[in-house]
This record gives sequence, C-alpha cells and structure tokens, in this order.
Amino acid sequence: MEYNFREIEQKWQKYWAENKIYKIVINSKPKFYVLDMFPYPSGAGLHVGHPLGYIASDIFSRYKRLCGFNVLHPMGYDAYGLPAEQYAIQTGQHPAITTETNINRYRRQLDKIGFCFDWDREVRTCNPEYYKWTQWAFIQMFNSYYCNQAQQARPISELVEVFSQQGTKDLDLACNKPLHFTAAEWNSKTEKEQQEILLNYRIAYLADTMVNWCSALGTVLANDEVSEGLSIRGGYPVEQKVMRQWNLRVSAYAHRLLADLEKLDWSESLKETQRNWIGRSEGAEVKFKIADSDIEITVFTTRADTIFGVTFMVLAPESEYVEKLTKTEQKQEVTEYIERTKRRTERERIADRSVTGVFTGAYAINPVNGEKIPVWISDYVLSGYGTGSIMAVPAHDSRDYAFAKHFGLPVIPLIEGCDVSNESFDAKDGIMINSGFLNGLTVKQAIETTKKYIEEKNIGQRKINYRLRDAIFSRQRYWGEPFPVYYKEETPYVLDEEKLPLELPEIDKFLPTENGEPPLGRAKNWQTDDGYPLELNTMPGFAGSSAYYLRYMDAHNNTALVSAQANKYWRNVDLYVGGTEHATGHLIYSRFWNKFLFDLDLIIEDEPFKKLINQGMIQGRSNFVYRVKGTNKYVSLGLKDNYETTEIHVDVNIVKNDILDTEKFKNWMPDFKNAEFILEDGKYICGYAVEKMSKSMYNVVNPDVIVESYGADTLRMYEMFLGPIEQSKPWDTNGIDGVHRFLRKFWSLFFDKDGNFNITNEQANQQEIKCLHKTIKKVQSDIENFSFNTSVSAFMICVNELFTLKCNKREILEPLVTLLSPFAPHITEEIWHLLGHTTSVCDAEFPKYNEAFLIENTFEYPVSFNGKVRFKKELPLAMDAKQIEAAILSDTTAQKWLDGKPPKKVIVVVGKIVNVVI
RNA sequence: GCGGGCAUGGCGUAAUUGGUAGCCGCGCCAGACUUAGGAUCUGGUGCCGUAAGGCGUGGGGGUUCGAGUCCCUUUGCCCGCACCA
Repeated sequence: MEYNFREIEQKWQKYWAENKIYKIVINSKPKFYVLDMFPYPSGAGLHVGHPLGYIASDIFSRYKRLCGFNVLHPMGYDAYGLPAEQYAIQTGQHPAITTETNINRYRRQLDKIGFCFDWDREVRTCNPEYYKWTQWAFIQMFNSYYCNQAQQARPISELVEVFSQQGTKDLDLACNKPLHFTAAEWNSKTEKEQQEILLNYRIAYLADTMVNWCSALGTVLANDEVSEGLSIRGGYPVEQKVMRQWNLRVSAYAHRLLADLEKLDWSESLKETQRNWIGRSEGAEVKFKIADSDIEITVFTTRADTIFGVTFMVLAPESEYVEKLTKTEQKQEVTEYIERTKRRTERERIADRSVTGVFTGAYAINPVNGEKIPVWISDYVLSGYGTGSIMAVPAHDSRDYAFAKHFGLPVIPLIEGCDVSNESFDAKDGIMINSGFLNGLTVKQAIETTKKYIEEKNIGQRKINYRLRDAIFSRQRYWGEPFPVYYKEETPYVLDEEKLPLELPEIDKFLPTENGEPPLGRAKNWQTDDGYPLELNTMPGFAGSSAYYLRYMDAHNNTALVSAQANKYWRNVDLYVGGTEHATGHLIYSRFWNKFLFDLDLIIEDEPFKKLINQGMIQGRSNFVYRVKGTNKYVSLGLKDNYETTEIHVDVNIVKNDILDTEKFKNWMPDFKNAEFILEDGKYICGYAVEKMSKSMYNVVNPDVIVESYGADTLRMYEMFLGPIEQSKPWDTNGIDGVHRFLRKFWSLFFDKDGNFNITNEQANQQEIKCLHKTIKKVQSDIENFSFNTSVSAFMICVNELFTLKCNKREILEPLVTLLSPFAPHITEEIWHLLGHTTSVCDAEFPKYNEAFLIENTFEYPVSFNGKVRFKKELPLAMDAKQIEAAILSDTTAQKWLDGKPPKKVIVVVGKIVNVVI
C-alpha cells in the first residue's frame, strides 16, 4: 500500500480533535509544562520559519507524555498590537475583526501540522475574560510598594499606616525621588497631597517621565522597543520628551532579576544579554558642596580612586540643579544650550558626538582636598543614569578627556607612568600618584580605601547602580487593554476589582482626537458610573504577554488569575521555547511580573520559565533568474557570465533544487509569457542568496504548501533535520526529499510487496535487537539534549538497517513506532492502529533500551604509530591492556611498522584505541 | 569601545566530550529497472595522486603518545550593550 499521507493526516487530525486526545486535566501523574511563545497573528500568516520552535516543543511534549508525565502544552494569541490598528486607521476596519480573521488563519495553518496543543485552554490577550486579569494585576501593582530592606513588594495600605505612625523615618523604599517627612507632616496633608506622595512609591505609578516619543506612531515606546533612536516597529525616529505616563517599577527588582538568572537553565548568551540590560555597576556616591551656597551635588562613580584628579563637574542638561546653580552672567548661555539640547532627537544625539557644553559659573569643592572646581553642563551626561551628574576625571575617562581638551580644562594624571598627552588612561591598573593618602596604592586598593574614607567622613557611600529603568506603561493607542483607572481632580484612582473587566469601548475612528488626546478620547461615556473620567491611554503590548503562562494553568477561572490548586500543581514553565528577540522585553517583564505576584503570595514560584530554548531564525533562500539585457531571454546560472544580464528574483515555489520550472515561470507573470531560455544540460539553473524571508523577495515558503506536497510528518522531521534548533539558518527545500523518502521507507517496513500489512510475531535476532536498542538510546538522549537533527539521522540509520535486514517483526517495529511518534505523529498513529491498538500512540509507553544488547564482544582497535592510524585489528573485548598490547605487537603489520626496533611506548585505551610510539 | 558566540567536504551538518574526522541527508558520479526521467532502487563520493602514499577541521604557535575538541596568538563573520561615569 502506498504511503498516502494526505489521507492519513486528515483522518488522525480529525480523530484527535473529536476525541479531545490532547485535552489535559490535573491528575495524579507528575506534571510537565511546555510552552511556546504565543504568536502575534499577523496578516501575512505563518511561514515555514514560525513552526520551527513549535515542532521542537511538540516533540518534547509528546516525548514527556510517553514517559508518563501529565504534559501541559497550550497555545494562544498575543492579539493586541500595532499592525491591526494601523490597518484600522487606513481602512476603518475594526482591529477586532482583522485580529479574528488572522487568528482563524493561523489556527487553520497550525492544525495542519499536527500539534498536541490543548486548545481548550486557548487564550487571546484581547478577550475581556483574559485582559480582566491583566487589569487586575495592574491594580495590584498600583496598590503595592517595594520595600528595599525586605526586597519585596508589599501592600501600599501598610505603607500608609507606617507613614501615619513614623513618617519616612528608617524606611528604605523604591521610589522616584527620595522624600523625607514626619508622621505629623503626613497626617496634616490633604488627600490629594497624600495620593501624590504615594505615587512616588507605587509599583505602578503615574509620573512625569522622559519618554521615547514616536510621532509617526503617535505613541510612546519602552526602551526595548527603540534601537539607535528608531522604533523597532516601523523604524520611525524617536525623540525624548517629558510626559505624564504610567510606569512599572521594574528597577526595584533589578537586583533580584540579576541574581536569580543564576538558577535558570537558559543559554549563557541570553543570560548575558539580560545581565547587560540590567547593567549592574558597583561604585560610590560622593557629595560635592557648591562654593558659597548650601547646595550639595551627589555624583556616582565607579572610580572612587580618581577623586584627586577631578578637575571639573558636569551636570546633565535636565538636572534640577542647573537652574539653582547657574550664575546670572551665564544664564542666557545655559538656557540656550538647554533649548538646543531639547530640540535634538535621540537619533541626532547619537549621530553627532561632537563635544558640547556650557559653564554654569558655579564652583564645587572637592571633598578630599578642598580644590575649587568648575561645574559645567553637557549632554554627554545622562539624566536617567546615576544621579545625573558626574565628577570628571579627564586623565582616566575618555569622555571627560575629550571634554577637557575641547574646553581647555586641566588634566591631572593619577597613575604612575601613564601618558595622558594624547588620550586618557582608562585601564584599571597601576600605582596611584598625585593622590594624597592614596599614593602608592594599586587602583584596586585605592578604590576600596576611598570608599572607606568617604563613608567615615560622611561625604558619600557605597552604591550599586543599575542601568535597568522602569518600564513606561502607557500607550496613546486604541488597540490595547484599557487602564482600570479614573481621575478625581487629576489624581488617579483604580477601579474596584468587581468592576473588571473594564471593556475597551467602541469608537468611530482610530486616530487621536483633534486636541491630541489618544483615540479613547473619542469614546462616548468613557467615565465611571459616578462621572469621573477614565484613563485615555491603553497598556503596551507586553502587558498581556507578561503572565499568560499562568492563565493557561486555569484558563477559564473567572474568580482568579489562577487558582491556588492549579498553580500548586503546574507551578511554572518547565520548558519555554521562543526567539531571542524577546531577551530584553517580554523575558524581563515576565520575570518582573511573576516576582511581583510571588511577593504578594499569589503564586508559588518566583521564576516563570525554568528552562529556555531559543530557536534560531529561519531566513529566506531567494532564487534568481538572469535576463539578458534588452531581451526576454533568460540565461542559466553557469552561462550568465557570457552575457550582460539583470538579476531578477523568482518565486522559490516554482524552483526545485535550484532548477527552474520554465513552464510555471512563463505563467508566473504576464511579463514572462514569451520568455525564452538559454539552458545548460537541458536545465535552467537559478542563482540563490540568503535573505530575510519576505514577500518582496519571493522567497516566502508557506508550510501549507509543504504539507500539501509532502505531508506534515515530513515537514516536521525536515524542519528538525535542518540543523541544531538554536541555530539560525536559511530555509532550503532542497533535501526535503531525503526525509520524505525515509518516511516512505519506514512505511514500507510494514507492508509486503503486494501492499498488504504484514507483521510477524517471530522472535527478533541479535542484529535486529541491537539496531532497535541503539536507536532508542540515541533518540532518547538526543531528545533530552534538544538535538533533534541528530535523532532524525538515527532514525534514518535504523530504518535503512531494518530495511536491509527485511525485518518485519512486531517485537522490533512496535517500539520503533512509539519512538518515532513524537516526530511523526500521523504516520505512527496510523500504523499503531494497524498493529491492533485502539488508543492513541501518544498514550503508549516510551520504549526502554537494554544496555546489555548493545555490548560488543570484539572491537576493531585502530592502531596508530606516532599518533597516525595505520591499521585495524579486531580483538576480543575481554582482553586487558597488556594482552591487547601483546596481540598488537605480535601482529605482522605492526612488525612492518616497527621495522625490527622495539617501541618506545605503547598506549592502550581499553575499548578504544592503541597508539605505539616508535 | 565592552561583553558573548561561531569558523569542519560542492552544500546543511555529525564526531561517545582529548582517542579511527566527515555519521545522516542534499548534490554529484556510475549502474539497474528490456522507451523516457526533476520517478524508484543499488553502489561510489574530503582533497592531491594511476598507485604506493601524502595532505586535510579559517591562519600561526603550544601542551600531549594522541587536538576539530585544551592553552596562547591572529584573521573573518554573527549577536548583545554602548556618551551608563
């Protein structure tokens, strides 16, 4: 019988769906949670790169299920996002409709590949039943503060209590800016004033923030949504601007987010990316008094040792001290400079790194030597990092050096033997000079000594700074979660939890209002029951994706995000599969969100994703034809150098193994109707290049097309065969025949030459048993190491061997069917039933191998002379090293190599190799 | 600039982790199937050489009986961060 994959795959996909084979409930088995990063359903549909990770996780899920685990393997959609909204602006079609259409298309495509998702747990971030819990989490964050002493989020009600008892005394709280007040002061404040103060401590807080404003998209963006001054989505310019925005106090968790990376089984490179993004730096804060005033400026430095070399100070243009310090004579110049800086976009600042700055007229006093040093302003100092002001040490910092040279400020070298005549000496080694009590110390000792000194003299303290900023959480957009927030005289309050979900209102147009309000400004009656206006911003894309893995555990619960019982059973994600592009976005936000919920005892694990696998990107592989200039003739690749040609992208779907289907080409586009070809060996060979997979390059390969012509099982196995899962690689349909042939060969093992299903119960022989067991062993260890490409090879070797042995014994083939089922679920399900089973192969038991069958009796020892293999000698494995040595040396071939001389040394690695040194 | 990763046949890749380099697949070559082949099957295929043999894991050096694997150095490519004090 022919391997009719179309029929088989349709039949079993229907069977799985109708019998809910993949529906999962809590039971007494051990749990295993496998999760894919849920997709944003774009209008273009799936291409062949998208399922790569899904296939890997599906194989792993099925494997774990065979091993007796209760495997949670859900799927859903990250449904809020800009493309649907942009489409709505252009066409007026409601984003909900676009999204629904795209989701249906995705689902149809996914279903064809034979995944074991439990679709009963599907989530969509744009469904009110789902975003209810996104809004709920926001309310919890609004109602919480972060206690630095306890390293934990706590209810804000607790803080209100403490404020009324003791004010801010003895508290160490994460905040926007440090405040100090007594209990009496707190108690005498009005409700509005108190609320304003609390915003300074809330984990979700509203504040005037320097934001990345993208006018082309009409919204602000988070730091991870911007790269080099351009928006990641669309590549539009982004400018810095102060706006009153919602923020999440992610920075409070910087320490834990960094420290807990240690316990995660993630790739080193991804952890490193997160470490970079969090950006811990150890140093000290030092206070500088301003001469003739009571102002003190605090700076952050990692080089406390260089304090004797400070020749000037620099403030960020946005620094609050600028106004206080600037002397009247400099006022105009300073104001002009600040204005000029403001006008520059982030991109311009990056592009133009010329040195600029202006003197404030003020002087600071160096606390270690009393030197008077000028205070400058420059945009090379960032307001958002450290304290927004620095002590400049031109001798040992290249940026300060450039500034000093440009404005003619002094440079004092502090390290013995360093040459600062042309550039600064930034290295952290050497012996200190010109540094008072630090002279003679090494840099490392000097840093430590200075820190001690400033702490003793109370002029500063040790400090650890993080680069990680709070996440800007407002978007001036329609298609996102509405905030459960209303305003009483500009002061924000959150809705009662019973009012959730606060549903996204209908509006007639998706653009900002005429007076520049976000689209929700168009909504009618967008206010609370008692008439208070509701928030007009919506939440950003990462809001809905931050806790979705928790929702899958208990997807239909409408009284809790996840029940304690479901959370206790499923705990967290054992295996998460997705791309590295989320390293500094989703994967940080999710960890933050999870830790926050953990702090409030709402969940029991403090990390969301135990193990993470990053699947590589699949690039496109474009094909080209070469048109001879000025004609409608096309010349094959090998002959194109004989002509003057133009390279033209050709649809990869009409090319196979780089050979063009010339008939299909003629029908592809009207222009090519009368094309003529200059062939080589009767074929038209196309050129190729690796590029991004995109419509305009005609290199998009749709998985549906592959499924149609080869079947889902072939697609699954071929995607795995392509190479290591973590590696990026171009999609290349050349080679898929090999995998397809394998499946046909596997199929043919079960049928005789008349096409009848033919399996015997005969006992298997040694050779067959060995073949099976070594394959089980290899495939099992490969799956556990996510080395799916090598397991596909192992299957090919096994089937080739059994085919040669003409093995059709149940004892061998039945375990092989189970073994292959995670990779090729359809064909194995068919055969499993032909073998007489009535339940699905996914509930079979993973076969066990017996090491005893794998042991050889003899071994062919490669014998090397001086490290170079010269011949092979087969010997019984039972021999010890001495016996092997004797047997080798008495061999006639060995005699020839020894040439009558005794060997200097003989190395025998039992069971492996022999090396004779002559 | 700082940090991380990679480099193996014509191509995608593999190598029990320091022990026969090139498994498996593509491509290519030859043969079979008494018409054809972008079908199927069988065999061959790292490079040079008729052969014996020699050379081979980006380059150079080192450790070792033995290095794709470890160390030093160098080149090329990819990724992350970047005016972060």
